[in-house]
Amino acid sequence: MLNQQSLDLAFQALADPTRRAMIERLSLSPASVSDLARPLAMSLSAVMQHLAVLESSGLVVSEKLGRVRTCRIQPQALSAAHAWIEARRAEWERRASIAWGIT
Amino acid sequence: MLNQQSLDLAFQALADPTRRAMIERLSLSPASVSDLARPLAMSLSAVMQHLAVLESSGLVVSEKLGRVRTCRIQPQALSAAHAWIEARRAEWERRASIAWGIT
DNA sequence: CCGAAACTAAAGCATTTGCTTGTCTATTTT
DNA sequence: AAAATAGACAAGCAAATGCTTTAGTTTCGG
Repeated sequence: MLNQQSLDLAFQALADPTRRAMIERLSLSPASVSDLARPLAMSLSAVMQHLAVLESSGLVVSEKLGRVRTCRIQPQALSAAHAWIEARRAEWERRASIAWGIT
Repeated sequence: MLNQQSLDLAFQALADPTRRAMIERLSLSPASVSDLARPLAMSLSAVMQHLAVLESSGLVVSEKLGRVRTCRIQPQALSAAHAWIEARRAEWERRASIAWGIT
């Protein structure tokens, strides 16, 4: 259904460089919260709060085993954002080609 | 160069439903600030503040002629966001196909 | 010229965001 | 068992966000 709320959450999640770095890391392989935190210049707590944002947007899921929480990306959650951007570009191109007389 | 800052600004701009509505409107044709405001349930001032966000992200440009400011989208400004998402998906798929043994 | 239209600028305000620090609980490791 | 590791939970705080209202300025139509 591609509703507003899910786009809000996805774009909002992607708007922060720390969260994008976390997704970039997770696009290589799953990782623990500590793994995600290691290269970042902030507390583990802060990283867990970013993770919460990523999880509530559906971009990342995680699962705890023993004392380690393992996080992985949910690439299909990027589709809504991707589709929205593509739709705008497509509409713009359609309109542009009419303006150029290339019907 | 696709720097962090420009991605921040683009995704941040896209994270608000009002701003996405404005871009959707502008993907059909250029419009004045009042045109953009008409369907929105908020003051003209608020719409202009959203416009400022869109302009500072480069997604929209505008030009004033007489008393009317005409806004248009800059579809190439969506490319950075689009490319970032595609890159993550591509990386994930590369990794997934290795995991599946489909080298 | 006069009033409406289309912005523009600025101040104020409630909420959200992105951290911090401190405390606490499980789970491993030694 | 003791200590270290990995995370969870909460409170607090400064800054950013998304509005509002008020008070302009400039331009256009009659």
